[in-house]
Amino acid sequence: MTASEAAHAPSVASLPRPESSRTDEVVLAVSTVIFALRASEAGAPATLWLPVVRRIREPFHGLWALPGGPVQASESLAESAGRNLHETTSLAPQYLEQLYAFGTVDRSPGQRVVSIVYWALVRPDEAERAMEGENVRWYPADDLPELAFDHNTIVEYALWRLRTKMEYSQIAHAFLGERFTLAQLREVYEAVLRRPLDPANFRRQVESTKSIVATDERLSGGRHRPPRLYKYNESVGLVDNGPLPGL
Amino acid sequence: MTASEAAHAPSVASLPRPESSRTDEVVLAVSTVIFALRASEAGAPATLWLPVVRRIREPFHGLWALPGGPVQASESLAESAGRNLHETTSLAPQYLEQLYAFGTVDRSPGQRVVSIVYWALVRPDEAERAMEGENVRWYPADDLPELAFDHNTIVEYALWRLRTKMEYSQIAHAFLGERFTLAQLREVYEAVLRRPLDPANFRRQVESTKSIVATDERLSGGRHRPPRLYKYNESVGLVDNGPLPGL
DNA sequence: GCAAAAGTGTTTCACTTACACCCATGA
DNA sequence: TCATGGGTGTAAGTGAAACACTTTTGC
Repeated sequence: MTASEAAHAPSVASLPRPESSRTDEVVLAVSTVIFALRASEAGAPATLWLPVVRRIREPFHGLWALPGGPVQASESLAESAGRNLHETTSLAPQYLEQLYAFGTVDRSPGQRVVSIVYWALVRPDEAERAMEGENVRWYPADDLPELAFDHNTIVEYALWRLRTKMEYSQIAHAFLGERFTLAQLREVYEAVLRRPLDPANFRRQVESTKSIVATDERLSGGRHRPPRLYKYNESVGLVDNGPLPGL
Repeated sequence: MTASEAAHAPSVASLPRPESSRTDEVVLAVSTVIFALRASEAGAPATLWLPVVRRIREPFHGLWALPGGPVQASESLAESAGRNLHETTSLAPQYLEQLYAFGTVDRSPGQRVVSIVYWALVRPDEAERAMEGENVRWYPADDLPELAFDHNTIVEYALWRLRTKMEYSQIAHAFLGERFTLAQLREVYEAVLRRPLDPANFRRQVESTKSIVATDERLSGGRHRPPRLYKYNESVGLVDNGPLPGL
């Protein structure tokens, strides 16, 4: 499957459906909102970007849409989301969580589609590897073009969830690599929450969660005092998703 | 449709599906976890109860299950949940919200079923009207029998969500009628959170949210000083579900 | 009057916020 | 040595928790 074929939802012809003429047919699809942090040029604060894929058939032919596609009987919903986003963007997300099931009757012209949407966070080195081409393009999360279906609404909701979750969980780590400085971690928070944070208080807050562990190493090469490198404390989870084991 | 026929998920024969022999077939269903508060006898604290319906076919024939059924092409997911729970329990919930989409491959023997689960809160007077019979029965939420499919897990997750949401939203009001005393509201919190709350501090906390409005009336007939009756302040929503308009 | 819940006042404590200040390094 | 971000210290402010105390009713 090519990237653009995966542009999800009502890919009417994507499967042979002898019964597709029936009026009570409900199609089930999985889509994913993928977030990555991109450093703006010239020392400006980093911002959130996300990849969209071009639709190559009706409805909304030519428009950009979230990557996605039909669920296969042999894969779970999360597996479907993971497979699909890898096929379309060649990304392997650091974090993947179910967002919401969208199922109003009119969200896809001519066909009834229920989309179970996931959201994912990828690290910058992963995002580098993402292929960008004719059929895949990255946009700033809060400056998107018109997307197919209700995908603009979906991205808004995903952004709200990301920002909300940022305040009470440790998902920010999913944007970073193995080792990072506190300034880098703070930049992630500032980029997502869109407000400056006091470095001194930020340090104490994240240290109090025990979610990071100091290493012996320091990051040299900067213009000033070399900051200590930290790593994520594996023993504390990124989020508390309650009694559900995986996602 | 009768109550038991609605006992959701793999009701294999519930729709004529000429293609049901295909191996890539994925069935979409909607189920609902319905919570109501029941006063225990003898002044003991109230507890959470929920209705389950008996399955009348395989798999899990005879076991109790969450009310649910297939999604119709003409109704949204929330409408499907509302219709279904009304058909099976004759309840009209005060609050209805999507919980999660469950879609592991092995959750239903022999068939691939994806269940989008909602959770609902009903008021005590509503719960009275609920029919209880051969095929519908109420159980304490934390003392359930073995349920069909992964429904025990689903209830656990719904309970977690209810308790979590109780701490930062105003959903407790959905358990009460039009007018209520602060003691009644506090009893709801204590029942759901399973811990006693200081009446004085509780009063100040809920008053500070502006979610209630004092009325002139008082509740007489009690053994002691008659407490003031309050009503819910419509201008503040029960929860903040972000940019999504309805649910 | 007495018991008990309704309702008010007050102290304490933990935690956030703001910001002053010292430290260590590259240029 | 100086500019700058790394890192520590500390005082003010905010809000939750604990609990003493007053009020109002039924019996």
